[in-house]
Amino acid sequence: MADAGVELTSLRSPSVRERVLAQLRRLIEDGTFPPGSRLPGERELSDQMQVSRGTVREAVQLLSALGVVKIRHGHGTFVRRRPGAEDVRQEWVDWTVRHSGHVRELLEIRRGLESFAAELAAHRREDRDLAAMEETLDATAAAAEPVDVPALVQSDVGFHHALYEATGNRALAELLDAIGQRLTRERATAWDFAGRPQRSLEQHRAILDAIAAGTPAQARDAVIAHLRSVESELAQLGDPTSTDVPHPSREEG
Amino acid sequence: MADAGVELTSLRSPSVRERVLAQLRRLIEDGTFPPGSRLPGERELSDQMQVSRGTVREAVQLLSALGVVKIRHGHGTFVRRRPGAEDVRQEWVDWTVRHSGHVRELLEIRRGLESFAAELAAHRREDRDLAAMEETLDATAAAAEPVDVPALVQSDVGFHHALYEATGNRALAELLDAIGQRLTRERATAWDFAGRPQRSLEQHRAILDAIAAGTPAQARDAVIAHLRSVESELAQLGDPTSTDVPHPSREEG
DNA sequence: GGTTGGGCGCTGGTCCGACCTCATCGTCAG
DNA sequence: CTGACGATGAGGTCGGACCAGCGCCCAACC
Repeated sequence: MADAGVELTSLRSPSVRERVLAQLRRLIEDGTFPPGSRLPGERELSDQMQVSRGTVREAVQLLSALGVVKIRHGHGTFVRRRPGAEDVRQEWVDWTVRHSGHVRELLEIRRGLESFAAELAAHRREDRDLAAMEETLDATAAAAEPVDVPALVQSDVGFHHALYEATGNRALAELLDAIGQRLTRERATAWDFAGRPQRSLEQHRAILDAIAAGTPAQARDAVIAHLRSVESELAQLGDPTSTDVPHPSREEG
Repeated sequence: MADAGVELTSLRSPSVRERVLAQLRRLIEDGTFPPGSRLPGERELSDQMQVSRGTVREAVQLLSALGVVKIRHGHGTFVRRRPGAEDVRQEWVDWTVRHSGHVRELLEIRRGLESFAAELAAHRREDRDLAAMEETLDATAAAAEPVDVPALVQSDVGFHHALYEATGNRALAELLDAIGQRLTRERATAWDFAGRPQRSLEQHRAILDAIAAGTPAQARDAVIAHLRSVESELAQLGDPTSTDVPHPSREEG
């Protein structure tokens, strides 16, 4: 090949697997393989794409892990109906929650500390704190319909941070922020649960109202209720029923 | 097969890939392959696990997609260094150091967190936890008359640590220990206040009784009362390192 | 005729062993 | 002392074989 190195567009040219992956994604997204349809067999794909079947398999497996595609042994590989669920978050929670009590412990600490923070906030909140929290509620509402996960995460982080600030305890705010950062993945997945945006909106409202009213006990209870509901949904997403490693969660799209 | 259908267990046995995946996860989780370490090569893994390299590859690729592991072509596969249980301790120590001058804030956080710990302990305490706390009471009593400050400090630290352990939340215990370490000076001076040993003894007794009785609300109140009394005495002794807290909390719900 | 069983063909799952590419490191010439 | 370079060993790709589920169709049977 005397291509004279004109193809400089791709230094570090993507690996074969990456190219196969990208191609499959494109074909799925542009409707060549519409939701519910069956993909060509791995052998046919490897033949048409001029790559080995093993490479095709790795790409398809990845698509499966991403939730884009559903593999049925002996039957074929099918495009999932729920389009563009290109996220591994589900898998992540599954693994993190199940194999590490660590996250669980952090969630518990957050619950204890944040409920305390709510009490403090109910004592010391300033108007600007209340205003900051109020703003995030608007942002959450705006991001809830249609669902915009990144925006939801942002507004959620904003609300909790505003609450922390309202305690007037810098060290406490910093600690809670640090804990929240460690739970980034979990906070993102939580929104996958049906109706979570609405519930968070209502629960945040309840917290804010209690803080604004200056009723520490109610603020505390509201925070505990909020965090408990989120935690229970996370636990459900992570399928806490099996402690060992039997078989992968068979989910349907 | 003339097995007569007796062996009905394990139909739907997990696929080989799933088993490899689970195994790798377990080995990473339990510290056999700590963060930053290099995994055995794919060939070695396939050899040790008695599965083909291709299968190992699919599992490793999935771990890579999940972000558990980082693959470096030509170099090896490495466990991703991510916020894990080991780093938490250090992060919290750093945090306490950053706020080591903000004694009031730390005391407040300790109060909020330790009262929560008492609730947890009332739920989950084991006999050995209660025994450990009981021991420290004896030690405190022994060191109270005549007053032996180092011994008092030691038994006091022991009591609170035993309480933390009783929560069954390792991370919480480490956090509270870290905070306690930052308050070493205060914990030493507190004993200067007249009658402190006796009061601590009584208050610790009340906390222990509430935890032993399994009454979270009482345990919480007892801890708050104890810490508040210590804090107020510290304030009277003239705490030299007060900082930017607007105003101390007056009551709680 | 309707049901049932089994064979067949297709699909994904697993295995093997060879070769390629890449990153690192020790060695050796300059 | 320094830089080039090959040895080494890691992941990446290949292809071709066989195993294991699943659906379908047809033949045998009630």
